[in-house]
Amino acid sequence: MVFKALNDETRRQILELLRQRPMTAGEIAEHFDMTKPSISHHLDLLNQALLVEAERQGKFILYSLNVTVVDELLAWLLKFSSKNKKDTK
Amino acid sequence: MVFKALNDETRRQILELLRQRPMTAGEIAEHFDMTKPSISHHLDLLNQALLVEAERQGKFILYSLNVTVVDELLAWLLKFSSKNKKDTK
DNA sequence: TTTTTATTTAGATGGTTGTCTAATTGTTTA
DNA sequence: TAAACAATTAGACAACCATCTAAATAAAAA
Repeated sequence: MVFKALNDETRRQILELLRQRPMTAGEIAEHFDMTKPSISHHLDLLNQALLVEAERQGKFILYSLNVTVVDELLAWLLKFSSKNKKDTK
Repeated sequence: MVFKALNDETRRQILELLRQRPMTAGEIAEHFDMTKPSISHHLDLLNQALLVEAERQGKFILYSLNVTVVDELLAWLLKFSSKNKKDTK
């Protein structure tokens, strides 16, 4: 699920945006040359992958980054990394 | 390209296999309930993403892991990680 | 309560992906 | 050189994906 979510340039850019601060769906959509339903769909996929969290605040829905899944992915990737050599002695 | 390559369970399992040692295409294919052309296709995608390298050895083609792209991906992911907080003070 | 604003959901469409079978390429062995 | 072996390439097809427009939901404002 997280790999699927990351396999799209728009979604990766959304994550970069949210790295700065939480934003509403509309605010996020302003950064892209794409309709709001499309952005909404991307946010849904990011949410399903637990990479972002959504919280309704009155009329708006505020999206923010959730780093716990990133940490899990990092742990998986470290298995393949050159920085994981146990036999460096 | 690397995200696309990682967005498939079979390809991720191939990487896990190659983590142990380099293997020939046929040897890799034996681990999966799938035709050899399909595995060949997955190896091609992994190769395009520079996650594996291919070297012909006579009748066989030996595949091995290439960790440099993994390191680049790790660096990108670290931006989002909780292990990257600069303001821990 | 009616209207406006913010966002999502539904449905359609063109493009991409994973898998298969059949054919092809490259190498070794007889 | 012909036959056998290892692997890839080509072509087809169903399933999935990103995007769009139109409609629906939810909350606030008038």
